[in-house]
Amino acid sequence: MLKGHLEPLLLAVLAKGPAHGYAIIESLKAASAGEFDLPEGTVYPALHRLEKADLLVSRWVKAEGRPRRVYELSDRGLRALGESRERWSHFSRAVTTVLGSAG
Amino acid sequence: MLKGHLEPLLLAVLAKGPAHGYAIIESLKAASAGEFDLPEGTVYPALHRLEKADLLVSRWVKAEGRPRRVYELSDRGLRALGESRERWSHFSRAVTTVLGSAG
DNA sequence: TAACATACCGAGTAATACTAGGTATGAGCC
DNA sequence: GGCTCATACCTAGTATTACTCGGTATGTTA
Repeated sequence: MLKGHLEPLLLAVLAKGPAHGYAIIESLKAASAGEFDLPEGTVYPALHRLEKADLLVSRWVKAEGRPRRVYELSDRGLRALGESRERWSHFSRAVTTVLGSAG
Repeated sequence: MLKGHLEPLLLAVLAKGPAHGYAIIESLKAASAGEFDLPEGTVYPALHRLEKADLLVSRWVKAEGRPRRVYELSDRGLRALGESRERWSHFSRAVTTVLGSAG
């Protein structure tokens, strides 16, 4: 469960360049060493949400047979990614501190 | 939003010793340098869930006027905390890697 | 021709943090 | 005496959101 962290991850993948949904899934899986192998039913609705929020823009591309919907970061999306990185940094540091390990 | 991470944090606080709900809130706030200042409506139901799952046990204590419900880690709770630390370690490493920062 | 990887989508479900409200005691102040 | 505040507990309802499940379609390969 990635509750609350899925969308930043998608933005981060798209920061490396435009991609379509299926490729994003593969890319995220590779970038996380297999940790995040997300079902399509998770990713596609999330992309739609992000586009509705103007963090992504999409266009249909007809290449090699099947039509693909290619997503790209908007300016707002890039800014949102920066803020997400900030928030993640604070959040993860805090969780790590509280969880500790020496008990 | 702590979605999915609240319960490990509560277990971690209680790993330092038994405490009642209100004190747990204060303790978590202090341990996280103010990052996690949770409303009671978040913490009390979570404690109830954890007790129902046998990760905590509670007893009522009548001290200094108002009755308090003091929670303590069970053996299962201690084990669950260990597993949560493992999972957090993997998860946070993966998120950090994907988010990167060099874009 | 069957299976599989690729590629998209939506409806419904489940988990869960949070909002908003309620109850009650004791201390300090005017 | 009455007011506010911190302490201390609780529940019902809401909103978010990741996920499950099912559906559609194409090109390749066995």
